Amino acid sequence: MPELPEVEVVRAGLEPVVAGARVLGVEVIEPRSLKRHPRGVADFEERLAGRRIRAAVRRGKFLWLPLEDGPDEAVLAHLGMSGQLLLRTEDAGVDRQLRVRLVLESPAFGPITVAFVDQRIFGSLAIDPLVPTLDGAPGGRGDDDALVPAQVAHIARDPLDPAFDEREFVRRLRARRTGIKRALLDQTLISGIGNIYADEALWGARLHFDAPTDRLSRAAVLTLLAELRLVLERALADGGTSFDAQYVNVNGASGYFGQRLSVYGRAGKPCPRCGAPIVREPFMNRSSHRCPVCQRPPRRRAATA
DNA sequence: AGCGAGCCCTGCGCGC
DNA sequence: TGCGCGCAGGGCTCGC
Repeated sequence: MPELPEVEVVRAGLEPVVAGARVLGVEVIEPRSLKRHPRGVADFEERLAGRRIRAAVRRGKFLWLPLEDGPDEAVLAHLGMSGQLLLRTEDAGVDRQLRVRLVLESPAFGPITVAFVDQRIFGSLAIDPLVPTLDGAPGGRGDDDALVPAQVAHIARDPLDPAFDEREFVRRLRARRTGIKRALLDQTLISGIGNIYADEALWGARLHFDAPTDRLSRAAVLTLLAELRLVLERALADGGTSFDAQYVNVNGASGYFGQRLSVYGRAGKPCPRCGAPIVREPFMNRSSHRCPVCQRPPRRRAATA
């Protein structure tokens, strides 16, 4: 479900509450929600109890809470398709799909619970060791330390990260021999982008999802990058995209960017630019949405002789 | 290197 | 009203 803007909304909501908070208790209701923590439920609970949380950090769609009072490690969270992190005061009703609960004592907010709620259980929590970043820059947004969880080390920086290396991105993208949308969804090349924002940015840049990466000009890649940043920033300013109660911020509130989408989920409706009906097409076991006029299919590559 | 398929899951809305 | 089907914001692994 959540892509960069939605995860950032969650990070920003957690930050003031969890920074400096002490973990008083941990309850794992659904062990499958720890699939990123291979050492098991008991290890997760013991490792966390009594620790102090320093910050809330995000890179791409990954979120983590660095821990003090012990080894360099962090609570790692990936929300998958349907995960939520919700702040709950006291036990005001148990959330329906509550999987894991962290009970905290927050310096700013007093006793508070972070509830990991996840319908499909594609998301996961873990305690993961922190390792140095390769470029020496901060691991992600929300912390100055040049550390990332080991499971995030292979994830590229996202386009809103000040340390995102534009030249290197352009070079690596153009060295690929694949379709542009496939490349945008590859979190080891650029992170934070999922099905919604890939479709939106490609529409903004007038590119077809199958446009070959090795035939894009540098200028075209920079235009696409600008569109990506624009759509991610706008969505973030709107509190993210919600189609239903599945994506919400830490207080359970929906975002409003869904009302501003140009192509995603708008099959049959007019392209905001030219009025042609948006089409939905199967793509990688999912769907792609595009304007058939503004985003023409690429010319087929000439057969190599 | 890149790609398709399959896997991990639950629940909603739709058509019959 | 009930049932089956298709669909959903992701990521990882495997075999070709």
